[in-house]
Amino acid sequence: MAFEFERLEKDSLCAARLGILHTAHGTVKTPCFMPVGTLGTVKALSPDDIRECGAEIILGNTYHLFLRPGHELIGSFGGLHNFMGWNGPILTDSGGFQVFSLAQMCKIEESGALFRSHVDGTLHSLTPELAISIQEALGSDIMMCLDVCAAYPSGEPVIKAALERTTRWSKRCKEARKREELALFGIIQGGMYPHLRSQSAYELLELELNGYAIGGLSVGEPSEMMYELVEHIAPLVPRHYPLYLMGVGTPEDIVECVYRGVDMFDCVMPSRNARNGLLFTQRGKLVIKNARYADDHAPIDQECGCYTCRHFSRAYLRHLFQARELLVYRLLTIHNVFYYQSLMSQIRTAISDGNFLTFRQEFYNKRREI
RNA sequence: GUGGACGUAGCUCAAUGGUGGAGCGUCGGGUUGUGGCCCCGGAGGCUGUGGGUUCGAGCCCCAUCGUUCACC
Repeated sequence: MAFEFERLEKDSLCAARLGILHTAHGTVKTPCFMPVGTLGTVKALSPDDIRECGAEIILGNTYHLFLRPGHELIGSFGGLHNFMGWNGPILTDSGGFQVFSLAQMCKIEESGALFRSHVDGTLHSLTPELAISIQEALGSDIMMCLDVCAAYPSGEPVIKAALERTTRWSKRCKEARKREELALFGIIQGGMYPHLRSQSAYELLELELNGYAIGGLSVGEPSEMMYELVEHIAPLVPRHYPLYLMGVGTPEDIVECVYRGVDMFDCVMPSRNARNGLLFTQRGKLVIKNARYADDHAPIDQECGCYTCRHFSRAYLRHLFQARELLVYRLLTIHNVFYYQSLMSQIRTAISDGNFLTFRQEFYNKRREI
């Protein structure tokens, strides 16, 4: 089945909207949040856990899976879905950001990115063609074009060169693509310069890809700057394309960017913060390792319906965390991923009911009640 | 019983006779296209006890208590 983005409703007072992604492995209601499963696992969760948290699609990483265990191996298992036992949709990051952020040595040339593996130091060259070849071997439902992510802050010439190379690489990705049933998204670059973001969007739109992402944000810039850029970029992308904001973000970021027209998000925040003892609740953050919870009989969040909140006290979870018991990583991750999915569900309901602005206001009011 | 070694932060240990520190733990903060990692900060000490020498003692001397090893 070919990829399709079905548009449903749009809020009349802002850019927030509802949709459905149709992929080779099922459908995804948007706005959606994709838990990050870098190495073929959302850390600490089984596929059943992920599903029970409400997630419909997860993210995998080209860069990481290429280095370990290798895309040929995963391909021999029939792709990442079979390999990891997840039969829902998967989106894979292209590796551009990881090369930029993780690799010990990275040299970007026109042919591709030359880098040293952070695992064993071996030298690799990631070209646009290889990025597609890897993602097709993984059988990703939504593949991302290899992009060039410049550091923040960077000057205009550097950003312009990065976005123009991203355009050329995206063209090569499209030409290298063999499996048409797998969607291919382009990544809009351009740093913090609105006119360069416009240039990037126009160039990539000419390629008529299946969807578009905003890359190069949440790299250290202030939130307000990110919101302004999203507000600038979203209207540039015709609304029959799904719009994906990469690597974002906090619950506040998500509400603000849905408000500005974003359909898809991914972020390590719910899963990584869970492993570091930071939990999300409707009333704000809760640090389970704090001594104040040592004798607390209440669940993490009274209003949460996740498995963890239905069965365990803060005191027990804190004890497990202090003792570094393995179970705690699963229980806390379940809570945070459930929280994010619950947030997305509430957002969709609000848009469907035509009162997203009211929802947004209540979202902030609840946080002030603490 | 005799001889030796050692007593310093909650734990393991540093510190030429000259302002007592570190790691871990603990407490608090951070984490945005993932290394369960990591980073930042705080609290915590009459240096076993009592004397002595010295301008000055965690350090040198004596006694005492405790731990530990070796030998009767």
